Amino acid sequence: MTDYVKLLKANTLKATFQRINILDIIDKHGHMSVEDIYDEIIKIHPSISLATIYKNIILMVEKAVLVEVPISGRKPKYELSKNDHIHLVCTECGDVEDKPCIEETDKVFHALTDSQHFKLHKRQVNLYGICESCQAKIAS
Amino acid sequence: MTDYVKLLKANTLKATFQRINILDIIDKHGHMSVEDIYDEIIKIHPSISLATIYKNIILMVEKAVLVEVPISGRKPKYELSKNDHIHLVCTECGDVEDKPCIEETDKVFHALTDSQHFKLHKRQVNLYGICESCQAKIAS
DNA sequence: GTATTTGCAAATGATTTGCAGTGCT
DNA sequence: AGCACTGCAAATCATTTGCAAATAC
Repeated sequence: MTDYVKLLKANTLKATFQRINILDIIDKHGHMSVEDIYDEIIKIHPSISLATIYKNIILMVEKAVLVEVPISGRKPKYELSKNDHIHLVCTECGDVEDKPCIEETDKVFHALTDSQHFKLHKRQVNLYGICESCQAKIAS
Repeated sequence: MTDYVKLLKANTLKATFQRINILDIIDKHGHMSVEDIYDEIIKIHPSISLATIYKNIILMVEKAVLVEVPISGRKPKYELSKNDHIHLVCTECGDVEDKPCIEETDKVFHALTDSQHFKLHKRQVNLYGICESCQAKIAS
């Protein structure tokens, strides 16, 4: 388990119960919307306010502790900052799965932007399809 | 100029003045948010309602005439359906530029999903950085 | 002529804000 | 102790809905 207290302090954020739990829950589930987070955290901390979750997500995205994953036709989800990867997004259930990039991915992106006068910061790849479990449900 | 009337009718949508103009404006500008579209179209058709724009965008996305482009930290933009390409997104001004995929892009994505039991439908690549014109503004 | 679409105004839903009290360091 | 953070309630903003009148075909 990651040390969320250190992670927060390293980013000049106080290590509150609320923040630690937001991070923990996102980490356990991978990718969550604001409401998903609220629904989970309220089980542990029934008096937490939705506003607190919004405020903290905004802060933690600014500090790059979290990353926003925008998704076609849905509310954005949030994940912990981690190594480059792509997202497999299920258009049926909305679930997002991470997949590591292969070495070639990097080359391709650089090939695409180096020609351009474009200072590349961040890449975001979403591949939309139907996940195994939804395929099974549809078939049945 | 594309024939928007045909495009709409081919998708069982009536060719109204409002729809034709929404398509025309998106085509001219490339990528637009709902509000961007409204601000432009109101110049031509001052009595148009925002609700009409919302209703039509939803319909035209369903019919795949338009594509939603979700963008980190901003409202989504809409573009006309077109050949596969990637988006260069400026984190300063929010502008989106299209860039055609190179042949290798395709190979890489298939390499990434073929292993998976994942039925790939659509891909979405956003590369975030600072566009030439914003770099110039920052430098000065 | 009929079904669809529009524009309005109201309803809903999501996110943000201000502030008094609380908790981290 | 002091500043940052929380929770609440209210405010704001974005999007959706219902319906009567207008329009496309």
